[in-house]
Amino acid sequence: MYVTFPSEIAVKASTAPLASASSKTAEARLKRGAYLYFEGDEVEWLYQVTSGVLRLTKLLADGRRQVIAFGYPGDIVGFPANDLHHTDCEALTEVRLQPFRRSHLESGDGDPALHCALLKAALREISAMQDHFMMLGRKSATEKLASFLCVLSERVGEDLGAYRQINLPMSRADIADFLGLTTETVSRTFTQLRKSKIIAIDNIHTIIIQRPTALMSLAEDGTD
Amino acid sequence: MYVTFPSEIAVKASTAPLASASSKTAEARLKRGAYLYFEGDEVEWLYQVTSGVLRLTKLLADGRRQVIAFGYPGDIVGFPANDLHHTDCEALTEVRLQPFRRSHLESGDGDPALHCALLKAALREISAMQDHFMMLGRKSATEKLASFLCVLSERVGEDLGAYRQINLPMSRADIADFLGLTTETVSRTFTQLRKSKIIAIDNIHTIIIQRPTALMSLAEDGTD
DNA sequence: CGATAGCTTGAGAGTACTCAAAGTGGGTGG
DNA sequence: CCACCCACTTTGAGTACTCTCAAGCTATCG
Repeated sequence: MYVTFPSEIAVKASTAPLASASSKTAEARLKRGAYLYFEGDEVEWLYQVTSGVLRLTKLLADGRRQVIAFGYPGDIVGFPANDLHHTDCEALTEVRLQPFRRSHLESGDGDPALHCALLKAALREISAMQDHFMMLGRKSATEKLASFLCVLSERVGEDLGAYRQINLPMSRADIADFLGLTTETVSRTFTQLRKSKIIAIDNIHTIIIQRPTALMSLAEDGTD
Repeated sequence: MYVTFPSEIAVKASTAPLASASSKTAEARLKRGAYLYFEGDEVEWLYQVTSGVLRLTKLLADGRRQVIAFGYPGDIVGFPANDLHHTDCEALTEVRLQPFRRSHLESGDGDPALHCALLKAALREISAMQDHFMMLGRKSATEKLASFLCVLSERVGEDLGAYRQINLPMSRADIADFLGLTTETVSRTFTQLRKSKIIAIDNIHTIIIQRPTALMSLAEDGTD
Protein backbone atom coordinates (compact mmCIF):
# COMPACT_ATOMS: atom_id res chain seq x y z
CA MET A 1 0.00 0.00 0.00
CA TYR A 2 1.29 3.39 -0.98
CA VAL A 3 -0.03 6.81 -0.17
CA THR A 4 -1.05 8.60 -3.26
CA PHE A 5 -4.13 10.74 -3.44
CA PRO A 6 -7.46 10.13 -1.87
CA SER A 7 -9.86 8.35 -4.24
CA GLU A 8 -7.37 6.34 -6.21
CA ILE A 9 -8.68 4.15 -8.94
CA ALA A 10 -7.38 0.67 -8.47
CA VAL A 11 -8.45 -0.09 -4.94
CA LYS A 12 -11.10 -2.58 -5.87
CA ALA A 13 -8.96 -4.31 -8.47
CA SER A 14 -6.06 -4.77 -6.10
CA THR A 15 -8.06 -6.36 -3.34
CA ALA A 16 -9.40 -9.24 -5.41
CA PRO A 17 -7.76 -12.62 -4.88
CA LEU A 18 -5.69 -13.90 -7.79
CA ALA A 19 -5.54 -17.60 -7.15
CA SER A 20 -6.98 -19.79 -9.83
CA ALA A 21 -7.82 -23.29 -8.81
CA SER A 22 -5.01 -24.95 -10.71
CA SER A 23 -2.18 -23.00 -9.11
CA LYS A 24 -3.52 -22.92 -5.58
CA THR A 25 -0.88 -23.46 -2.94
CA ALA A 26 -1.48 -23.98 0.74
CA GLU A 27 -2.06 -20.73 2.57
CA ALA A 28 0.86 -19.47 4.65
CA ARG A 29 0.65 -17.88 8.07
CA LEU A 30 2.94 -15.50 9.87
CA LYS A 31 2.98 -14.50 13.52
CA ARG A 32 3.22 -10.88 14.53
CA GLY A 33 6.88 -9.81 14.44
CA ALA A 34 7.93 -12.66 12.14
CA TYR A 35 9.87 -11.89 8.99
CA LEU A 36 8.68 -13.17 5.62
CA TYR A 37 11.99 -12.41 3.92
CA PHE A 38 15.04 -10.17 4.13
CA GLU A 39 16.74 -7.88 1.66
CA GLY A 40 19.14 -10.00 -0.38
CA ASP A 41 17.23 -13.26 0.01
CA GLU A 42 16.61 -15.19 -3.16
CA VAL A 43 13.01 -14.92 -4.34
CA GLU A 44 11.18 -18.22 -4.56
CA TRP A 45 7.66 -17.05 -3.88
CA LEU A 46 5.48 -14.01 -4.27
CA TYR A 47 2.67 -13.54 -1.78
CA GLN A 48 -0.75 -11.99 -1.82
CA VAL A 49 -1.83 -10.81 1.60
CA THR A 50 -5.11 -12.45 2.58
CA SER A 51 -5.45 -10.89 6.01
CA GLY A 52 -3.24 -8.87 8.35
CA VAL A 53 -0.60 -6.26 7.60
CA LEU A 54 3.02 -6.50 6.44
CA ARG A 55 5.74 -3.85 6.57
CA LEU A 56 8.42 -3.58 3.86
CA THR A 57 11.56 -1.69 4.85
CA LYS A 58 15.00 -0.75 3.61
CA LEU A 59 17.95 0.40 5.70
CA LEU A 60 20.70 2.88 4.91
CA ALA A 61 24.23 2.07 6.07
CA ASP A 62 24.02 4.63 8.89
CA GLY A 63 20.76 3.21 10.22
CA ARG A 64 18.28 5.58 8.62
CA ARG A 65 15.25 3.57 7.61
CA GLN A 66 12.59 3.92 4.98
CA VAL A 67 9.33 2.01 5.12
CA ILE A 68 8.77 1.23 1.45
CA ALA A 69 5.19 0.05 1.78
CA PHE A 70 2.64 -1.59 4.02
CA GLY A 71 1.17 -4.83 2.69
CA TYR A 72 -2.60 -4.87 3.17
CA PRO A 73 -5.06 -7.57 2.08
CA GLY A 74 -5.06 -7.78 -1.70
CA ASP A 75 -1.51 -6.46 -2.05
CA ILE A 76 1.18 -8.57 -3.71
CA VAL A 77 4.61 -8.48 -2.11
CA GLY A 78 7.94 -10.01 -3.05
CA PHE A 79 8.55 -8.88 -6.62
CA PRO A 80 12.10 -9.92 -7.48
CA ALA A 81 14.81 -7.89 -9.17
CA ASN A 82 17.87 -9.80 -10.26
CA ASP A 83 16.30 -12.79 -8.51
CA LEU A 84 16.56 -11.10 -5.10
CA HIS A 85 14.33 -9.43 -2.53
CA HIS A 86 15.11 -5.75 -2.17
CA THR A 87 13.40 -5.04 1.14
CA ASP A 88 12.94 -6.69 4.50
CA CYS A 89 9.38 -7.83 5.15
CA GLU A 90 7.92 -8.16 8.65
CA ALA A 91 4.44 -9.02 9.85
CA LEU A 92 2.86 -6.22 11.93
CA THR A 93 -0.06 -8.46 12.90
CA GLU A 94 -0.85 -12.09 12.42
CA VAL A 95 -0.85 -12.43 8.64
CA ARG A 96 -2.32 -14.94 6.21
CA LEU A 97 -0.77 -15.22 2.77
CA GLN A 98 -1.44 -16.89 -0.53
CA PRO A 99 1.95 -17.86 -1.99
CA PHE A 100 2.65 -18.02 -5.72
CA ARG A 101 5.71 -19.58 -7.26
CA ARG A 102 7.94 -16.97 -8.79
CA SER A 103 7.83 -18.97 -12.02
CA HIS A 104 4.19 -17.94 -12.44
CA LEU A 105 5.29 -14.33 -12.71
CA GLU A 106 8.12 -15.07 -15.09
CA SER A 107 6.35 -17.33 -17.54
CA GLY A 108 2.78 -18.02 -18.52
CA ASP A 109 3.38 -21.75 -18.82
CA GLY A 110 0.89 -23.59 -16.69
CA ASP A 111 -1.37 -20.73 -15.67
CA PRO A 112 -1.61 -17.83 -18.13
CA ALA A 113 -4.36 -16.11 -16.13
CA LEU A 114 -2.23 -16.04 -12.98
CA HIS A 115 0.80 -14.87 -14.94
CA CYS A 116 -1.24 -12.04 -16.33
CA ALA A 117 -2.68 -11.10 -12.94
CA LEU A 118 0.79 -10.98 -11.35
CA LEU A 119 2.10 -8.85 -14.20
CA LYS A 120 -0.82 -6.45 -13.85
CA ALA A 121 -0.12 -6.25 -10.13
CA ALA A 122 3.50 -5.33 -10.86
CA LEU A 123 2.42 -2.61 -13.27
CA ARG A 124 -0.08 -1.21 -10.78
CA GLU A 125 2.73 -1.21 -8.24
CA ILE A 126 4.85 0.97 -10.52
CA SER A 127 2.01 3.42 -10.98
CA ALA A 128 1.22 3.58 -7.26
CA MET A 129 4.89 4.16 -6.45
CA GLN A 130 5.00 7.04 -8.93
CA ASP A 131 2.16 8.70 -7.06
CA HIS A 132 3.95 8.06 -3.81
CA PHE A 133 6.99 9.97 -5.11
CA MET A 134 4.85 13.05 -5.32
CA MET A 135 3.93 12.67 -1.69
CA LEU A 136 7.44 12.09 -0.41
CA GLY A 137 8.91 14.87 -2.51
CA ARG A 138 6.32 17.58 -2.46
CA LYS A 139 3.89 17.32 0.45
CA SER A 140 4.06 18.86 3.93
CA ALA A 141 3.85 16.85 7.14
CA THR A 142 0.14 17.58 7.53
CA GLU A 143 -0.62 16.70 3.92
CA LYS A 144 1.35 13.48 4.25
CA LEU A 145 -0.39 12.27 7.38
CA ALA A 146 -3.81 13.33 6.13
CA SER A 147 -3.19 11.48 2.85
CA PHE A 148 -2.09 8.42 4.76
CA LEU A 149 -5.22 8.39 6.89
CA CYS A 150 -7.45 8.98 3.86
CA VAL A 151 -6.00 6.04 1.97
CA LEU A 152 -6.29 3.78 4.98
CA SER A 153 -9.83 4.93 5.58
CA GLU A 154 -10.83 4.00 2.05
CA ARG A 155 -9.03 0.70 1.96
CA VAL A 156 -9.53 -0.70 5.43
CA GLY A 157 -11.72 1.76 7.30
CA GLU A 158 -14.81 0.50 9.09
CA ASP A 159 -18.05 2.38 9.24
CA LEU A 160 -18.97 3.51 12.71
CA GLY A 161 -22.31 5.23 12.38
CA ALA A 162 -21.57 8.65 10.98
CA TYR A 163 -17.82 8.31 11.41
CA ARG A 164 -15.17 6.01 10.08
CA GLN A 165 -12.67 4.09 12.16
CA ILE A 166 -9.23 2.87 11.17
CA ASN A 167 -6.85 0.56 12.91
CA LEU A 168 -3.14 1.36 12.80
CA PRO A 169 -1.15 -1.76 13.62
CA MET A 170 2.12 0.06 12.92
CA SER A 171 4.04 2.28 15.35
CA ARG A 172 4.43 6.05 15.02
CA ALA A 173 8.02 5.37 13.99
CA ASP A 174 6.81 3.13 11.15
CA ILE A 175 4.46 5.85 9.95
CA ALA A 176 7.27 8.40 10.20
CA ASP A 177 9.67 6.22 8.21
CA PHE A 178 6.96 5.65 5.63
CA LEU A 179 6.16 9.34 5.17
CA GLY A 180 9.70 10.67 5.45
CA LEU A 181 9.15 12.37 8.82
CA THR A 182 10.27 11.90 12.43
CA THR A 183 8.15 10.22 15.10
CA GLU A 184 7.90 13.54 16.92
CA THR A 185 6.48 15.27 13.87
CA VAL A 186 4.01 12.44 13.28
CA SER A 187 2.92 12.64 16.89
CA ARG A 188 2.55 16.42 16.83
CA THR A 189 0.57 16.23 13.60
CA PHE A 190 -1.78 13.64 15.11
CA THR A 191 -2.29 15.97 18.08
CA GLN A 192 -2.99 18.89 15.77
CA LEU A 193 -5.59 16.89 13.81
CA ARG A 194 -7.15 15.80 17.08
CA LYS A 195 -7.28 19.35 18.47
CA SER A 196 -8.98 20.61 15.31
CA LYS A 197 -11.55 17.82 15.80
CA ILE A 198 -10.84 16.26 12.41
CA ILE A 199 -9.92 12.98 14.02
CA ALA A 200 -10.29 11.44 17.44
CA ILE A 201 -7.70 9.11 18.89
CA ASP A 202 -9.55 6.33 20.62
CA ASN A 203 -6.34 4.63 21.52
CA ILE A 204 -2.91 4.80 19.95
CA HIS A 205 -3.82 2.23 17.33
CA THR A 206 -7.40 3.29 16.69
CA ILE A 207 -8.28 6.52 14.90
CA ILE A 208 -11.79 7.83 14.31
CA ILE A 209 -12.29 10.18 11.42
CA GLN A 210 -14.79 12.82 12.48
CA ARG A 211 -14.54 15.19 9.53
CA PRO A 212 -13.63 13.20 6.42
CA THR A 213 -14.06 16.17 4.08
CA ALA A 214 -11.69 18.32 6.10
CA LEU A 215 -9.18 15.48 6.15
CA MET A 216 -9.46 15.15 2.38
CA SER A 217 -8.74 18.82 1.76
CA LEU A 218 -5.79 18.68 4.13
CA ALA A 219 -4.51 15.72 2.14
CA GLU A 220 -4.83 17.51 -1.16
CA ASP A 221 -3.51 20.97 -0.51
CA GLY A 222 -3.03 21.40 3.22
CA THR A 223 -6.00 23.77 3.58
CA ASP A 224 -8.65 23.03 6.13
CA MET B 1 16.70 6.64 -14.27
CA TYR B 2 16.30 6.94 -10.56
CA VAL B 3 18.74 8.11 -7.95
CA THR B 4 19.53 5.35 -5.59
CA PHE B 5 22.98 4.75 -4.23
CA PRO B 6 26.27 5.02 -6.01
CA SER B 7 27.43 1.68 -7.44
CA GLU B 8 24.06 0.17 -8.17
CA ILE B 9 24.01 -3.28 -9.65
CA ALA B 10 21.90 -3.26 -12.72
CA VAL B 11 23.45 -0.48 -14.74
CA LYS B 12 24.97 -2.72 -17.36
CA ALA B 13 21.88 -4.86 -17.67
CA SER B 14 19.58 -1.93 -18.14
CA THR B 15 21.54 -0.31 -20.94
CA ALA B 16 21.49 -3.29 -23.27
CA PRO B 17 19.06 -3.11 -26.19
CA LEU B 18 16.11 -5.49 -26.01
CA ALA B 19 15.03 -5.73 -29.59
CA SER B 20 15.13 -9.16 -31.06
CA ALA B 21 15.14 -9.28 -34.83
CA SER B 22 11.61 -10.60 -35.14
CA SER B 23 9.90 -7.81 -33.22
CA LYS B 24 11.93 -4.91 -34.54
CA THR B 25 9.89 -1.83 -35.26
CA ALA B 26 11.09 1.30 -37.00
CA GLU B 27 13.03 3.59 -34.69
CA ALA B 28 11.14 6.67 -33.51
CA ARG B 29 12.57 10.15 -33.14
CA LEU B 30 11.56 13.06 -30.97
CA LYS B 31 12.62 16.69 -31.16
CA ARG B 32 13.71 18.56 -28.07
CA GLY B 33 10.61 19.80 -26.23
CA ALA B 34 8.28 17.31 -27.93
CA TYR B 35 6.01 15.14 -25.81
CA LEU B 36 5.99 11.37 -26.22
CA TYR B 37 2.76 10.97 -24.26
CA PHE B 38 0.64 12.57 -21.56
CA GLU B 39 -0.82 11.34 -18.32
CA GLY B 40 -4.12 9.66 -19.10
CA ASP B 41 -3.23 8.68 -22.67
CA GLU B 42 -3.93 5.11 -23.62
CA VAL B 43 -0.78 3.01 -23.81
CA GLU B 44 -0.12 1.48 -27.21
CA TRP B 45 3.65 1.35 -27.13
CA LEU B 46 6.50 1.06 -24.69
CA TYR B 47 9.79 2.64 -25.64
CA GLN B 48 13.42 1.94 -24.96
CA VAL B 49 15.54 5.07 -25.16
CA THR B 50 18.31 4.63 -27.72
CA SER B 51 19.85 8.07 -27.40
CA GLY B 52 18.94 11.37 -25.76
CA VAL B 53 17.09 12.06 -22.51
CA LEU B 54 13.39 12.00 -21.57
CA ARG B 55 11.71 13.56 -18.55
CA LEU B 56 8.69 11.90 -16.87
CA THR B 57 6.56 14.19 -14.71
CA LYS B 58 3.37 14.28 -12.69
CA LEU B 59 1.46 17.37 -11.62
CA LEU B 60 -0.54 18.05 -8.47
CA ALA B 61 -3.79 20.00 -8.77
CA ASP B 62 -2.19 23.13 -7.31
CA GLY B 63 0.70 23.05 -9.77
CA ARG B 64 3.35 21.37 -7.65
CA ARG B 65 5.32 19.09 -9.88
CA GLN B 66 7.31 15.93 -9.34
CA VAL B 67 9.79 14.65 -11.88
CA ILE B 68 9.27 10.90 -11.61
CA ALA B 69 12.32 9.85 -13.61
CA PHE B 70 14.68 10.79 -16.37
CA GLY B 71 14.80 8.37 -19.29
CA TYR B 72 18.38 7.69 -20.33
CA PRO B 73 19.61 5.33 -23.04
CA GLY B 74 18.72 1.78 -22.08
CA ASP B 75 15.73 2.81 -19.96
CA ILE B 76 12.25 1.59 -20.79
CA VAL B 77 9.43 4.09 -20.43
CA GLY B 78 5.68 3.87 -20.80
CA PHE B 79 4.66 0.98 -18.55
CA PRO B 80 0.87 1.00 -18.44
CA ALA B 81 -1.42 0.70 -15.43
CA ASN B 82 -5.08 0.17 -16.19
CA ASP B 83 -4.11 0.63 -19.84
CA LEU B 84 -3.10 4.27 -19.26
CA HIS B 85 0.03 6.35 -19.01
CA HIS B 86 0.51 7.79 -15.54
CA THR B 87 3.03 10.52 -16.28
CA ASP B 88 3.72 13.11 -18.92
CA CYS B 89 6.82 12.38 -20.97
CA GLU B 90 8.85 15.12 -22.68
CA ALA B 91 12.10 15.00 -24.64
CA LEU B 92 14.84 17.12 -23.05
CA THR B 93 17.09 16.61 -26.05
CA GLU B 94 16.65 15.08 -29.45
CA VAL B 95 15.70 11.51 -28.60
CA ARG B 96 15.79 8.24 -30.51
CA LEU B 97 13.51 5.45 -29.35
CA GLN B 98 12.89 1.79 -30.05
CA PRO B 99 9.13 1.22 -29.74
CA PHE B 100 7.61 -2.07 -28.59
CA ARG B 101 3.97 -2.96 -28.88
CA ARG B 102 2.34 -3.11 -25.51
CA SER B 103 1.12 -6.61 -26.37
CA HIS B 104 4.72 -7.82 -26.12
CA LEU B 105 4.71 -6.90 -22.45
CA GLU B 106 1.36 -8.43 -21.77
CA SER B 107 1.77 -11.75 -23.49
CA GLY B 108 4.67 -13.90 -24.60
CA ASP B 109 2.94 -14.88 -27.82
CA GLY B 110 5.17 -14.06 -30.72
CA ASP B 111 8.34 -13.12 -28.92
CA PRO B 112 8.88 -14.77 -25.54
CA ALA B 113 12.39 -13.34 -25.18
CA LEU B 114 11.12 -9.77 -25.61
CA HIS B 115 8.23 -10.42 -23.26
CA CYS B 116 10.66 -11.64 -20.65
CA ALA B 117 13.02 -8.70 -21.16
CA LEU B 118 10.17 -6.18 -20.76
CA LEU B 119 8.97 -7.94 -17.63
CA LYS B 120 12.47 -7.92 -16.16
CA ALA B 121 12.70 -4.21 -16.95
CA ALA B 122 9.45 -3.60 -15.08
CA LEU B 123 10.73 -5.51 -12.05
CA ARG B 124 14.02 -3.62 -12.08
CA GLU B 125 11.98 -0.45 -12.24
CA ILE B 126 10.15 -1.41 -9.04
CA SER B 127 13.42 -2.10 -7.27
CA ALA B 128 15.02 1.14 -8.44
CA MET B 129 11.97 3.11 -7.34
CA GLN B 130 12.17 1.53 -3.89
CA ASP B 131 15.71 2.80 -3.56
CA HIS B 132 14.59 6.20 -4.75
CA PHE B 133 12.05 6.35 -1.91
CA MET B 134 14.91 6.25 0.53
CA MET B 135 16.45 9.22 -1.15
CA LEU B 136 13.31 11.33 -1.29
CA GLY B 137 12.32 10.48 2.25
CA ARG B 138 15.54 10.36 4.15
CA LYS B 139 18.37 12.28 2.48
CA SER B 140 19.48 15.91 2.89
CA ALA B 141 19.78 18.34 0.00
CA THR B 142 23.52 17.78 -0.29
CA GLU B 143 23.15 14.01 -0.17
CA LYS B 144 20.43 14.16 -2.80
CA LEU B 145 22.38 16.25 -5.27
CA ALA B 146 25.60 14.32 -4.68
CA SER B 147 23.73 11.03 -5.25
CA PHE B 148 22.22 12.42 -8.42
CA LEU B 149 25.60 13.45 -9.79
CA CYS B 150 27.17 10.11 -8.82
CA VAL B 151 24.52 8.11 -10.63
CA LEU B 152 24.78 10.28 -13.72
CA SER B 153 28.55 10.05 -13.64
CA GLU B 154 28.41 6.26 -13.62
CA ARG B 155 25.73 5.95 -16.25
CA VAL B 156 26.56 8.68 -18.73
CA GLY B 157 29.75 10.35 -17.52
CA GLU B 158 32.63 10.79 -19.94
CA ASP B 159 36.25 10.41 -18.98
CA LEU B 160 38.18 13.63 -19.19
CA GLY B 161 41.75 12.72 -18.26
CA ALA B 162 41.79 12.45 -14.49
CA TYR B 163 38.29 13.86 -14.08
CA ARG B 164 34.82 12.91 -15.21
CA GLN B 165 32.39 15.10 -17.06
CA ILE B 166 28.63 14.93 -17.13
CA ASN B 167 26.11 16.70 -19.27
CA LEU B 168 22.88 17.90 -17.66
CA PRO B 169 20.26 18.53 -20.33
CA MET B 170 17.64 19.28 -17.70
CA SER B 171 17.06 22.61 -15.93
CA ARG B 172 17.74 23.29 -12.26
CA ALA B 173 13.98 23.25 -11.76
CA ASP B 174 13.82 19.75 -13.27
CA ILE B 175 16.54 18.57 -10.90
CA ALA B 176 14.74 20.22 -7.98
CA ASP B 177 11.43 18.58 -8.85
CA PHE B 178 13.20 15.25 -9.20
CA LEU B 179 14.95 15.46 -5.83
CA GLY B 180 12.12 17.07 -3.89
CA LEU B 181 13.86 20.44 -3.45
CA THR B 182 13.49 24.00 -4.76
CA THR B 183 15.56 25.44 -7.62
CA GLU B 184 17.19 27.85 -5.18
CA THR B 185 18.34 25.01 -2.95
CA VAL B 186 19.66 23.06 -5.93
CA SER B 187 21.54 26.13 -7.11
CA ARG B 188 22.99 26.84 -3.67
CA THR B 189 24.06 23.22 -3.31
CA PHE B 190 25.82 23.30 -6.68
CA THR B 191 27.63 26.43 -5.56
CA GLN B 192 28.63 24.79 -2.31
CA LEU B 193 30.01 21.73 -4.14
CA ARG B 194 31.87 24.04 -6.50
CA LYS B 195 33.36 26.11 -3.66
CA SER B 196 34.61 22.99 -1.92
CA LYS B 197 36.27 22.00 -5.21
CA ILE B 198 34.38 18.73 -5.47
CA ILE B 199 32.92 19.73 -8.80
CA ALA B 200 33.57 22.43 -11.35
CA ILE B 201 30.79 23.99 -13.38
CA ASP B 202 32.07 24.37 -16.92
CA ASN B 203 28.75 25.77 -18.03
CA ILE B 204 25.28 25.40 -16.62
CA HIS B 205 24.78 22.10 -18.39
CA THR B 206 28.28 20.67 -18.02
CA ILE B 207 29.66 19.51 -14.68
CA ILE B 208 33.18 18.24 -14.08
CA ILE B 209 33.69 15.96 -11.12
CA GLN B 210 37.03 16.81 -9.57
CA ARG B 211 36.86 14.71 -6.43
CA PRO B 212 34.71 11.63 -7.10
CA THR B 213 35.51 10.04 -3.75
CA ALA B 214 34.40 13.10 -1.83
CA LEU B 215 31.22 13.23 -3.92
CA MET B 216 30.55 9.58 -3.11
CA SER B 217 30.85 10.07 0.63
CA LEU B 218 28.57 13.11 0.44
CA ALA B 219 26.06 10.96 -1.42
CA GLU B 220 26.19 8.23 1.18
CA ASP B 221 26.13 10.05 4.48
CA GLY B 222 26.67 13.73 3.84
CA THR B 223 30.21 13.73 5.26
CA ASP B 224 33.01 15.14 3.19
C1' DC C 1 2.95 -3.84 40.34
C1' DG C 2 7.15 -2.39 38.47
C1' DA C 3 9.92 -2.18 34.30
C1' DT C 4 10.27 -0.70 29.73
C1' DA C 5 9.21 0.46 25.15
C1' DG C 6 6.59 3.62 22.79
C1' DC C 7 4.26 8.03 22.64
C1' DT C 8 3.69 12.93 23.60
C1' DT C 9 5.15 17.47 24.63
C1' DG C 10 8.53 21.24 25.05
C1' DA C 11 12.37 24.25 23.82
C1' DG C 12 15.69 25.46 20.76
C1' DA C 13 18.33 24.88 16.45
C1' DG C 14 19.02 24.22 11.65
C1' DT C 15 17.87 23.16 7.06
C1' DA C 16 15.37 24.23 3.32
C1' DC C 17 11.81 27.44 1.78
C1' DT C 18 9.89 32.02 0.25
C1' DC C 19 10.26 36.29 -1.68
C1' DA C 20 13.14 39.49 -3.97
C1' DA C 21 16.71 41.27 -6.85
C1' DA C 22 20.67 40.91 -9.61
C1' DG C 23 23.35 38.25 -12.92
C1' DT C 24 23.98 35.23 -17.07
C1' DG C 25 23.45 33.45 -21.54
C1' DG C 26 21.06 31.95 -25.57
C1' DG C 27 18.07 33.39 -29.27
C1' DT C 28 15.87 36.64 -32.24
C1' DG C 29 15.25 40.54 -34.86
C1' DG C 30 16.93 44.82 -36.47
C1' DC D 1 26.88 41.23 -36.47
C1' DC D 2 25.34 43.31 -32.55
C1' DA D 3 21.96 44.52 -29.19
C1' DC D 4 18.15 43.61 -26.81
C1' DC D 5 15.04 40.50 -24.55
C1' DC D 6 13.57 36.83 -21.96
C1' DA D 7 14.06 32.76 -19.48
C1' DC D 8 16.90 30.67 -16.39
C1' DT D 9 20.21 30.80 -12.69
C1' DT D 10 22.42 32.64 -8.79
C1' DT D 11 22.66 35.15 -4.60
C1' DG D 12 20.69 37.46 -0.51
C1' DA D 13 17.76 38.15 3.55
C1' DG D 14 14.40 36.61 6.40
C1' DT D 15 11.08 33.01 7.70
C1' DA D 16 9.01 28.74 8.74
C1' DC D 17 8.75 24.07 9.04
C1' DT D 18 10.66 20.09 10.60
C1' DC D 19 14.35 18.13 13.24
C1' DT D 20 17.08 17.31 17.49
C1' DC D 21 17.58 16.69 22.13
C1' DA D 22 15.38 16.16 26.42
C1' DA D 23 11.97 15.13 29.75
C1' DG D 24 7.59 13.46 31.17
C1' DC D 25 3.80 10.43 30.24
C1' DT D 26 1.20 6.07 29.03
C1' DA D 27 0.31 1.53 28.33
C1' DT D 28 1.62 -2.99 27.84
C1' DC D 29 3.94 -7.15 29.46
C1' DG D 30 6.24 -9.85 32.56
